[in-house]
Amino acid sequence: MSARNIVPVGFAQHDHSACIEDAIAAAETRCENERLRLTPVRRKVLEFLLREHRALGAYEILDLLREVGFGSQPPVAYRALDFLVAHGFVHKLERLNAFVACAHPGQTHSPAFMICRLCDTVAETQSAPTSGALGAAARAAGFRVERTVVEAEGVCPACATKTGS
Amino acid sequence: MSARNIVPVGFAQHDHSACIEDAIAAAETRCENERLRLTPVRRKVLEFLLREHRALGAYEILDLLREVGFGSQPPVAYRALDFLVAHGFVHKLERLNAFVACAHPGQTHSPAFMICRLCDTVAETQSAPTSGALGAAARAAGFRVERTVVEAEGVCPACATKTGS
DNA sequence: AATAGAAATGGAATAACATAACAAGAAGGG
DNA sequence: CCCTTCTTGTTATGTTATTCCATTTCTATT
Repeated sequence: MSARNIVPVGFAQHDHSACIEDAIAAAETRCENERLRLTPVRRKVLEFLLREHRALGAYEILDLLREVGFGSQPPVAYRALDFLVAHGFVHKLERLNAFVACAHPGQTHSPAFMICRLCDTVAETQSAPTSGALGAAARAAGFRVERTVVEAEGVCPACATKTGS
Repeated sequence: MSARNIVPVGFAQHDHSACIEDAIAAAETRCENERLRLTPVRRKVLEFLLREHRALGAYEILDLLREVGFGSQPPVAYRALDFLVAHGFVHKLERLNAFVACAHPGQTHSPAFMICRLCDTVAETQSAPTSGALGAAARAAGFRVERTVVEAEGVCPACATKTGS
C-alpha cells in the first residue's frame, strides 16, 4: 500500500494513501495536544478503518489485529474502538453495528451518514441536530439532546447506475 | 390492567388503557383492510409494546410470550417483530437494539425518536428526511434515500427535574 | 532512580442479540 | 377436497458486546 491509489470516499474519487497519512497525522497531533494516547492498537485500528472507506465490524477488525500480532480477544478490539469513538476519530453506525473512520476530523461533530445497501459504502456528512424537525420537537418537549444518530439507508449513485434504476 | 391508569407517552401524560385499546383496534382495522393477518402472537407482541411506552428487547418480549404460553425460542419473537416493523406498527430503535410501538399509526412514516438515557423512555416524532442537511447532502451526492434512522439520545424533562440539572 | 497510582493490555468466560434451516400445522382459494 | 401459501415450533448456530481479573506500561512525583 505505498503506491498512491484512487478509491472512493463517500461517493467521490480521491488519493487514498495521502488521505490515510493525513488522517493519521491529524490524529497524532490532536492526541499530543490533548494528552491522549494513540497507542499501537488504537493507531492500527484507525489505520484499518481509514484504509477501507467502509464500515468494518468489530470482529473483522479483531481478525485484522490478530494478523498483525495483537491480542485477539474481543475486548482488544472493543477497547480500541471505544477510545476512537469517544474522541471522534471513528463513528459507530448503529444500523450496521459497525464502525467507520471519521471523514471530517476536526469539525464539530454531529455526523450523518448515507449507507448504500448494495455496496456498503458509507458517506459522512454533517447534520444540524438543533435545527430541523427533531430539534423543534425536542425543544417543544423539553428534551435535552446530547447525541444524535442520523443514518440514511439507500442506493449510492454508482450502484444506481450499475443496476440501471 | 383494566382500571384506567395514567402513564407518560412520550413525555406527556395520558389515559393509557384507552390508548392501548385504540391502537389495537386501529391495527385490526388496518390488517382487515390490507389482508394482513394479526395473529395471536403478533397481536400479543403489539400489546406488550403498547403497554410499556418504552423500548423492549426481543428477549424481553420473548420472556413475556413464554409467560403467556407461546413458543419460547427466539424466532417466535423475531418473526412477530418483523411483521409488525414491516407494516409500521412497531419501530426498531437501532441505538438500543430494541423495539417500540408506533406512536403515530396511520401517519406517513419517517419516525424520529428521543431516547432518555436515564429512564429509557422513548418519544416518537416525525422527521422530514428530504428537507434539512441530510436531504441536501443526499441530493448533492446523487444518493437515493430509502429509509432514515433518526434517534436523539439525551435526558427527558422528568429526569432533568429529578436530577436537578 | 524508586515507586505509587493511573491507564492500557491480554485473555477467559459469558451475555445479549439475531438468523438459518427444517418440520409440522392452519388458512384460504380453486 | 386438495393444493398452495403463510404461519408456527424448534434445534442449532452465528454475530455482536461485556464483565471480570491478572499483568504490564506509562507518568508523575519523591
